[in-house]
Amino acid sequence: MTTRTSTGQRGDLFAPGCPTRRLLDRLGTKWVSMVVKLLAEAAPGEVRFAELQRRMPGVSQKMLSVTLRNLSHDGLVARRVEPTVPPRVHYRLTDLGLSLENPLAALREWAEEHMVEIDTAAHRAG
Amino acid sequence: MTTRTSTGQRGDLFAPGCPTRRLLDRLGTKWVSMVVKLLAEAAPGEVRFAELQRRMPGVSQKMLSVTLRNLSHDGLVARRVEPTVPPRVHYRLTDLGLSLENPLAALREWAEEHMVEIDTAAHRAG
DNA sequence: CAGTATCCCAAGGGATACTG
DNA sequence: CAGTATCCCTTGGGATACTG
Repeated sequence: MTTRTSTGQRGDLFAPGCPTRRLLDRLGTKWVSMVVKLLAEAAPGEVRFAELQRRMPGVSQKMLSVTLRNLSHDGLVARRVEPTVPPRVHYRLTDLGLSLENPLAALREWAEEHMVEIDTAAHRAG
Repeated sequence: MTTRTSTGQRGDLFAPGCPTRRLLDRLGTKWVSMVVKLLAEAAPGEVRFAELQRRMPGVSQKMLSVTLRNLSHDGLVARRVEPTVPPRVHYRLTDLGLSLENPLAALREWAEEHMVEIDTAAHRAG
């Protein structure tokens, strides 16, 4: 399993440090996949906060802010503040973020191809 | 974005039906990636409930049960009950589940290669 | 404009006990 | 053995209001 990990060392309890699980934890939060996709489409260009919000119907200011902050914190997204008043903040994927786009796109394609089958199965089961 | 969806139709509020988001919702729950990986490694063979639990340190009976039930419900996992007493229940990935293994493995590889960089970035940021 | 702060609710998930 | 049922706590995330 290659459970070499930096934070959650096996031993204390069990292994919360499986990289895949940790990655999916991050990607699994509600707005991440959408933000990453929008930024990936714009890459290597940037997208402003307001533009992201406009293109993500239903997202609150708080959650968009939190999502972007987390992604920045993880080094997947870069923030650039234009020192005007009112300020404009631009976001883009870092190289690390871009490198994630590939496997993520594969997952997206799978989802778009097969979610119908999942829905069908789920519907049959009730 | 190909927002054609069966359940969450755009119109009422916004679009909660993005396939990728829905897929990540499912994969993002705590034990899914681990179960899928174990079943994928055993494919096309089966794995018993107790064996899964033994190989997933920390999982509770409840959560393993819930996880497997959800995956069955979605048509990713098949359940086979051996009519003995006490009963033995065997799980395996369906064809649909197996087809997910590919993109998921790509994501796993990315995670194992790059989680260190994420940790580094997160650590630098505090 | 791009946030942060506060409040609050619903869902995820752990512990424990019980059953076919 | 392989579950289900109950209880309870923690987290994700929405609504609203305020600030540099």
